[in-house]
Amino acid sequence: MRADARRNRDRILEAARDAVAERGADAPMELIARRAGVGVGTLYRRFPDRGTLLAALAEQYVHELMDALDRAVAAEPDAWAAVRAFVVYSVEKGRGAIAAALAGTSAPQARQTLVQRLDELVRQAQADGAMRSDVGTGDLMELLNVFACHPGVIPERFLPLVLDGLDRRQPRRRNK
Amino acid sequence: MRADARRNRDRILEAARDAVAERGADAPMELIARRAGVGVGTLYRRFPDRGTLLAALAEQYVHELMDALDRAVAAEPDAWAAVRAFVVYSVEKGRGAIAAALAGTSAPQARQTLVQRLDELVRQAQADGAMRSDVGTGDLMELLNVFACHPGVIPERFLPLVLDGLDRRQPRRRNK
DNA sequence: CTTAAGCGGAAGGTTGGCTTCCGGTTCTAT
DNA sequence: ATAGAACCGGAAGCCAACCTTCCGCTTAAG
Repeated sequence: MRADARRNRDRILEAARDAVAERGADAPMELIARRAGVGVGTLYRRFPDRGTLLAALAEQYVHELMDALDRAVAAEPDAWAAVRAFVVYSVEKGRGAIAAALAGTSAPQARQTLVQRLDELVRQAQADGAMRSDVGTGDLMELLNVFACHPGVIPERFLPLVLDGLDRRQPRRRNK
Repeated sequence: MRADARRNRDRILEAARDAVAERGADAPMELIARRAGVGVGTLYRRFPDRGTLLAALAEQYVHELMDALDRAVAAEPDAWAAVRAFVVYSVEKGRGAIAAALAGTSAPQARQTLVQRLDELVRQAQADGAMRSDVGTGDLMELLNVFACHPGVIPERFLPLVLDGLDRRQPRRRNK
């Protein structure tokens, strides 16, 4: 693969990430190309169809999250603290609707590994009594998607709130 | 206004609500018409353009929320309980992306009244020490939008969690 | 029974995005 | 340095989806 070709490939992926973040999974191919500083032709040569492009994006995204998880675990001795750190990072990193847009397409095996590892951590945090136990790993992933879909005010205002909601203490029935 | 005309108008509004909920603010006019069991012509005669239709929808929606608020206040003596009840109702009622889709279009004065009344309630709940005070009414409305955008698993799983997060006790810094 | 209000949906027009294709350009191996 | 394979850009053609208008037929209502 020629050097310029590789460079373009990377640029395209980056541009696609931004575009998908802002405009959803069906962001115009031409927009992606222009942002990458590349012609549509180039885009199509590298990724024959939108599906291929999205799949590449998904794989990259999952890998990034995986790295983030590793880092969080390394940095935080406490399981619950690691979960928090991972969620915070993911929300900041997961620009726009990427996660949601890719939820279906997402590379199955990589994603599964990610979920599996996160699950261990969550169970640990719950076993420690630090995290409420009526919310599972699947819920957590879902939560990340929601945040990813609402960039801007939502994450900054509500992330702490939700994290507090996830914290310790069993849920108590309040009404009735 | 002829009886059949009125009936059709109502049906259209209902169909539009569903369609917008599922497909967003730019749901095809023809889809709306067909669901209402009506020809496109009828739809256009009643609502000359999409904007008019959306405005009508928004107004109706805001009125519903206002009623809900009144009911919540009447039923619950405690301010914080009323806020909770209102939020729960809104999330259940606010099908799909209606709220978000209409956020911009929304009838200004009615919306303002709604926000104003909710604000009183929120302040009361906060003054009672029952609701955390670093989240305002605006945030609450935003929250409703987010929930409205993610029908299905999100509301049911996360609403209690978020409500717990809103509850009492000042936020405490946890990390660092 | 009359008639004005109302109705349906085909048709025409517009927009916006997808893909292909090919003449020109740039790497890179020798 | 240079040949030639790989690569590039973007104009052009195609298509699908949607909007909106229009008019002959239907029906409520007095």
